[in-house]
Amino acid sequence: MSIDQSARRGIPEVTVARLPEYLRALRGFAEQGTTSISSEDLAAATGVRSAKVRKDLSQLGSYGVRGVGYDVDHLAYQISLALGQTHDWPVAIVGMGNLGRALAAYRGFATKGFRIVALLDQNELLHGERIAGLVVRPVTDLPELVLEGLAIGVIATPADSAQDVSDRLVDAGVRSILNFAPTMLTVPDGVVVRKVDLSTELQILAFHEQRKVEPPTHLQEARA
Amino acid sequence: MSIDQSARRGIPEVTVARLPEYLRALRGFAEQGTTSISSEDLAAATGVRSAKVRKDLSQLGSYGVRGVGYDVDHLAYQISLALGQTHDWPVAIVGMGNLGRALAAYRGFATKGFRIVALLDQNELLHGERIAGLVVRPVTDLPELVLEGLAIGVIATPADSAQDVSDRLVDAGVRSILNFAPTMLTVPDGVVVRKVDLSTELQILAFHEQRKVEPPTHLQEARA
DNA sequence: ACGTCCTTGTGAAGAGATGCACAAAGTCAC
DNA sequence: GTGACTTTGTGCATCTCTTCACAAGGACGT
Ligand SMILES: NC(=O)c1ccc[n+]([C@@H]2O[C@H](COP(=O)([O-])OP(=O)(O)OC[C@H]3O[C@@H](n4cnc5c(N)ncnc54)[C@H](O)[C@@H]3O)[C@@H](O)[C@H]2O)c1
Ligand SMILES: NC(=O)c1ccc[n+]([C@@H]2O[C@H](COP(=O)([O-])OP(=O)(O)OC[C@H]3O[C@@H](n4cnc5c(N)ncnc54)[C@H](O)[C@@H]3O)[C@@H](O)[C@H]2O)c1
Repeated sequence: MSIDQSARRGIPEVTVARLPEYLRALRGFAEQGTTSISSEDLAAATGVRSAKVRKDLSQLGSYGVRGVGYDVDHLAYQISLALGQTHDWPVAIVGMGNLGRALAAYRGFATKGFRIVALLDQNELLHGERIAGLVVRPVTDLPELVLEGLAIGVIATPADSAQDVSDRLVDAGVRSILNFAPTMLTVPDGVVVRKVDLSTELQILAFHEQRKVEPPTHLQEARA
Repeated sequence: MSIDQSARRGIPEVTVARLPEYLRALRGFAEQGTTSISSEDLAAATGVRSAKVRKDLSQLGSYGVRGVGYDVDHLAYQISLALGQTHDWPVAIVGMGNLGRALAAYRGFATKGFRIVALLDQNELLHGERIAGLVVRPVTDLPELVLEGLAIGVIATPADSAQDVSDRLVDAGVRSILNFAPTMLTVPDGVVVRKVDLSTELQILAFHEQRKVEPPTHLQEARA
């Protein structure tokens, strides 16, 4: 209520989470030569309802043309603008184990506006090793990296070390963290953490799987 | 409102997504010898509000004791029951590239009630190779694996192949899929798909990062 | 047995997200 | 220029999730 319509600048988090999906779909359409697209088409391509698509897109501004649809290229441009893809974001990965190496080798980030600029590990035996064209460096290099523009840190260390690594990232000045360790991180205000937890995802699947097996003797209520 | 509270069997999706978190925290408390815990403590350990914790837990039943709190072991047991962790779930990983190998090598799934029973790849050159103690097999083995109890499939192939792999999983009888490929999957009713998209996570971080850099001082438009 | 103290479990209010349905606004054919 | 047609943008109703706030329930000391 009283905390007013500065909502103008505040795109809902759920919408933000869907924007990359729209963007990906748009790139696909652009690739196959489609120049104009309706909210219905975009909805079909991303698996959401067209009304939601329109409401989401209207958060960015009025970039559609009634009776016609959206210009694929222009809409893609506006979304990437909203997402901050105006330039590449430098990313550092901390923890060069199984997962860290897979991430380092992944070529898909580059096309989404991210550049992996550093691979860090505590283990001195790894320092100097080349992985995917980058040399593994000590975690103490973080402050230097931040001065060079590092903005996003990825934590791929064991859970025990995750809070420590997080603290180092924050101390160095990183304010956006993607955490793969299955643990909750405590960070100061202003730092955004997102967590990817594969075990949790599997557990959610197991929940639904179990529900299917166990016949719903009670009222129907077969989940959505 | 009047929509029944046969909630008994219909746990809200958001709640399900938090249960693994609670469970992990409880295991931690149990490990350090704590036998009883309040919703406030659990809230602190998982980063949610205590009221939410209580409402979530009340979905499972009344396992707390007023004035005292919850018995750590019993609550953990009830949550794992709700999540279907009564037995190990067999999991197959399809696509033995960078990511698939990291997943196969990950030891953390075992403790959460999952057992990786098969590694599959289309590439014949990989067939027979041992990874993390398992032999890589052709995707055509899927029907056989389902007969042996396979319930959950993980897709770690390139995006191009993801829909094809998904179809094969579904045809073979798998009804729970975890998808790492950055693409939308189309599946029949009754099949549950969860998607983990690392690029999307980074894009969301970039969105917030950009917002921080761009000072909110100019009240009007950077966009419209 | 009784009173005090503590924490749960939950109605009810508040926020937020989704879906509906349609007026508004444009294109295009003629 | 006009009318038929298409699709956006959005007000409103609905549904879902969160937060508040407190009565109910139980433990424990005396
Ligand atoms: N591998 C997977 O598929 C997978 C799946 C789900 C979750 N995870 C999680 O991802 C994280 C990493 O998994 P992994 O399999 O790559 O582990 P790993 O043990 O293979 O690698 C961990 C790496 O982190 C480094 N490290 C440890 N402490 C550090 C510190 N304080 N600072 C810097 N580096 C440090 C180690 O030297 C090691 O190289 C874990 O938290 C794990 O639970 C991994
Ligand atoms: N590596 C990462 O860190 C990372 C990060 C984000 C997303 N991803 C996504 O995960 C997926 C896998 O990534 P990756 O780096 O491991 O790729 P990769 O190219 O290293 O491995 C892909 C594997 O899948 C196999 N494959 C291809 N088509 C198949 C089919 N139809 N059936 C069975 N197997 C098939 C290939 O033989 C190969 O072994 C991709 O979709 C990628 O976008 C990976």
